Amino acid sequence: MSKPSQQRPNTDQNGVSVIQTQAHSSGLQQVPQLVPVSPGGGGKAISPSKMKKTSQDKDSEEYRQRRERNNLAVKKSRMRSKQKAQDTQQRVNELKEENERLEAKIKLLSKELSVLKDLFLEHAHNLADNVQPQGTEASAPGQNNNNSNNNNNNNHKHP
Amino acid sequence: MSKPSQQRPNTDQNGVSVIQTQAHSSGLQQVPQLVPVSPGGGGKAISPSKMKKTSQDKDSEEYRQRRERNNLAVKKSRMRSKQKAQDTQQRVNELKEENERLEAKIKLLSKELSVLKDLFLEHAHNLADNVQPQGTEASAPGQNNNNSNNNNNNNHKHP
DNA sequence: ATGTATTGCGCAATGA
DNA sequence: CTCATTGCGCAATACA
Repeated sequence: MSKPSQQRPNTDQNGVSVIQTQAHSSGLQQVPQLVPVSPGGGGKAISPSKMKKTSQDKDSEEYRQRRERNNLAVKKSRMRSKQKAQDTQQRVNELKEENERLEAKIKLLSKELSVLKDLFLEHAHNLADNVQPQGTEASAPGQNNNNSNNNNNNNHKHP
Repeated sequence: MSKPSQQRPNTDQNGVSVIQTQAHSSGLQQVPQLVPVSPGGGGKAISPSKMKKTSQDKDSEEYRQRRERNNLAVKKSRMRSKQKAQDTQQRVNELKEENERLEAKIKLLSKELSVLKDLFLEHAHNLADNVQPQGTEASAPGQNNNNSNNNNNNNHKHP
């Protein structure tokens, strides 16, 4: 359904200073002292006065909640993605197997076909020999309807 | 007014405030100012001696270098991973196609085979009729070898 | 305008 | 020790 859309928003142009509050396994935990990058894109120094907004930004229950939700979503998404990949891989294996089977079958059928054809030819020869040892091409006795398949069979079997 | 520590609901574990400056390709050069945030975070003062280690930890050219290397490696790895997944997907498609082809071939061969068989039977019948008008059922001259295919072909041709 | 889903990216732990 | 892989969180988008 969703094909990766290639909208490549280059996050390059804007030298946005992102402050990441991350306290991993390290017991470190610090409040992000926010770096006020003006949103408008204008590189202006930030006034140290209204930091409240900023601080509220991260502290806000709202924010925290949203983050958590997103983290959850991310986790889910990734799980699915991984699963999908796995499934795909498995599909490859199945298809491979199937392919082998089909090829084997083809081989078998081909063999059968060739045998039958040979038999057929042999018969024809026998008949010709019996009826007209010297005839080059004799019509078979009775109504010999000619089933003409355009089969170019070059099977030479010499028993 | 100050919000020193943040509460972490449950799945929380971070706290490192890292200021990230995306001043790579961009001509922007914002020195990645580490935000060491007041160490006092929760009142756990760390020995100044150890802190040095910490601060050096991040500041160290060594660290930064390692990080960058790792980031590169990560990027590479992910790229490869993605590529692999893509390849796998493509393989699925190819295999699918091949499968179809094989199946078509099988169908064709089967058909041919059935035609030949019919021809054979017909011949046998004709022979029987000519040679033994009263014969009930004569065994076919050919050796019907193993045919483990359950081909149910009921072709009745009556000209 | 709001909520989830994807995606790129960095960090850290771990594997080889 | 260096590089590769993996889980995780953040933020920007893409979708609905």
